Amino acid sequence: MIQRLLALLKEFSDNVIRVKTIHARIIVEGLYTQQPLAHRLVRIYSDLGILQYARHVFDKTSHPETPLCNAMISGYVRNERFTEALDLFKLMRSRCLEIDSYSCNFALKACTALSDSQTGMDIIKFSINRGFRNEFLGSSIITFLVKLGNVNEAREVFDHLPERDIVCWNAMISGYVRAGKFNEACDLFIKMQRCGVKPSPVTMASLVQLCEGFQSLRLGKSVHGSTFNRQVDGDVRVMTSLVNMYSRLGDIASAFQVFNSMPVRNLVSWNAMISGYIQNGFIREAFALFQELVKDSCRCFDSGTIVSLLHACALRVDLEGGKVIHGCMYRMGYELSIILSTALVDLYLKCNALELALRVFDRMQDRNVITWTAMMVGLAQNGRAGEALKLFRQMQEEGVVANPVTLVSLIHACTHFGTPRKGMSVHAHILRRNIDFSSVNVTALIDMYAKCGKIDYADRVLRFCPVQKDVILWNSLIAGFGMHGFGGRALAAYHKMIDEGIKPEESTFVSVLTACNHSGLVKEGAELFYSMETDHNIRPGQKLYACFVDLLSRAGRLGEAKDLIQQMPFEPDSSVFEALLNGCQVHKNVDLGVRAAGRLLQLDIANPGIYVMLSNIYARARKWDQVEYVRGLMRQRGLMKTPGFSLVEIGETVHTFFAGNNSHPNWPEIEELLDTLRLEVEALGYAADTSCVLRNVDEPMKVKLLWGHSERLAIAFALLSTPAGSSIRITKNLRVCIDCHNVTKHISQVVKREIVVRDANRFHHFVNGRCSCNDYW
DNA sequence: ATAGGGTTAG
Repeated sequence: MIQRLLALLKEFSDNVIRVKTIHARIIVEGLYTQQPLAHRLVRIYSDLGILQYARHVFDKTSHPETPLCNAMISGYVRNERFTEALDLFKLMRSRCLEIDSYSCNFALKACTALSDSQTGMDIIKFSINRGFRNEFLGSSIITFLVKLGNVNEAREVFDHLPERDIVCWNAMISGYVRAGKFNEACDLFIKMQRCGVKPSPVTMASLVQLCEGFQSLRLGKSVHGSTFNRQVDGDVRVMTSLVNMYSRLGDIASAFQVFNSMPVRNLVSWNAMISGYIQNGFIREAFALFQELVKDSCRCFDSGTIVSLLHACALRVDLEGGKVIHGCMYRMGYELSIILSTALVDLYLKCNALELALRVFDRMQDRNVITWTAMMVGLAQNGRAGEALKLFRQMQEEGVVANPVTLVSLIHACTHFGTPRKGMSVHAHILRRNIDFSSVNVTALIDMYAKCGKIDYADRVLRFCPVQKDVILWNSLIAGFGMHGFGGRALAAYHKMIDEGIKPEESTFVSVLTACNHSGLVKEGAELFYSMETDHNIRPGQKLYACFVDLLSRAGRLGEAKDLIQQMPFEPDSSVFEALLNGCQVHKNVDLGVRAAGRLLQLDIANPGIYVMLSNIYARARKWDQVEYVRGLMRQRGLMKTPGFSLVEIGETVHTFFAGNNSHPNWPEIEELLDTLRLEVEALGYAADTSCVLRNVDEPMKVKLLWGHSERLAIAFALLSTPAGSSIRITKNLRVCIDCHNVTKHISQVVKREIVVRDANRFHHFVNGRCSCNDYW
């Protein structure tokens, strides 16, 4: 009877309905106590992906023995249900069932997938104690250690293995490749051949990855060539790694060519091609390929497919698509996978669905550094940097160790505070923990200090960090100087960089030119612009032309700017015309301004900024009916001007002020203080410059409007709420007007305080009635 | 009664 049922199961193992019928007979006959039958069923159901049935059979068996438990564990692992696999393994131990090397092997695989180092190390110790030393476990241990980042320990294990077959060699070689130790990988490959072990297809796959590691398309192509005349030709694994190599090195056409010529494809190859498309920006092609994949119902998709699709939705900021995939994940039980839930959290964050992201994050049972980092970045980008830092503390309490990406993200989050205090504590953390300063870390620090108003700290970080200085690092310092109105120091830094033999990039010139711009260094900027092509062989692109047009037109050289645009070797984009339009606004050139605005509106009709600048130009020329006409157009097209506001942080709360808004609870005091200040600065010789009030009202009204600007309200409130002598920091979303700049300068003298105003463009730094940037406008 | 190497997250 049992033999007959077993034979039937074997024969119909891929037919769900027949299997269920046989299953029903087993129940009726009460044969679950016969473990070979239960074992077969568990195996079949998990191969079919119906894990709840497999588990049902398992639970109905009164005293499951080791083979049955092993089948169940391997079923879980093969279906990527790693947590459940480990739970079962723990159950075996607590019931004192015999644990063999097979159980250990699968449990270890689960630990590798979950990055569960503690359980994994326990299992390794356990299996050494029991004397399990076969090459199966050996290669799994190597893979596990590599995944945790302990390549050297893995090598130790490798060297002490009593038997080493080709799989062990492969595990070790690919381990070196994954750890970025490419030379070691090469050495080991040579040693393997010396030992008389012939490379297998998987060895070739690792070699292909090695070429990717060396970033060498040429090398990759020659390895590709060498796969034709071996027995590895057409191997799925080799060809899949070729697809990966080509798409990561940017040669998507070759990647597709390989994919297309594959005699056999599996899910991994489909996933590789889909994610290759996504990484190269071909999102539509990726989704088309996915549709082709699921069209054929026997080829279902797996977690790898879902990761790529989540990534694609994140790139497209496609919240609805993401929710559909989330539903799929839920049904397939994939929510338990760290990788998938992390990708999901990331997706929700990129779509600004903070609450959804937090809900997934809170529900996760296992979270690793990447999960925590993704969550912190998301919070910071949504303006909740304080919570991001709290999360950092919580992460450390849970014993998760920060990595370089975490630190960079954290430093980046601190730039959102506008004050360097929190950023300094992260800096201190790096110093305390003796973490290596990578140039990426240092760049983030420089950027943070510059954006938090401490340009001198940024300078000092660069000077005293023993780190290889690259272009990006210099760029951030140059940009920092520019932001603070120190055009001269930006230029000096640029020349120092050239002296140190670093090749500038286009972005370097953007930073230097912007710095010249903020300080009115027209001659120096022009020299640099023209030296780009002659001295450094860099052709200026859109961005640079925009910078240079900005520099010329802000200096009033509108004719030159116009000529430059006409001589451009390619069609100018909107940023170039925007720069010109802005110059026309400052220098009251109505004709050119109207023409620039016309070109801009052809390119982007829904940009409110263009309408605002155009109406400002008309207002400066006192053409009030035209002003009304432009404003009417805006209303008609449903466009809104971005309202200007200023922020000031007092203690833990941020106070927001809008122009002319008197709804703040402390309004009476603010108004009174502003009146006193006005008298005092006027005594120092300040006279209102009403040219920036672009409204058709009389002079006293213009002055009244100026004194209602949001930055003045914020400054007055800050003066009232902070101790005498302390410095004041204001952040404004738009640009500060010339009169506010001047009045703040005088205020800094009257109240004897340092005042730092950060606007959309740069920092205004006032102390003792002086400004650090020679008042260039 | 049975296994290991190639892909996918910040």
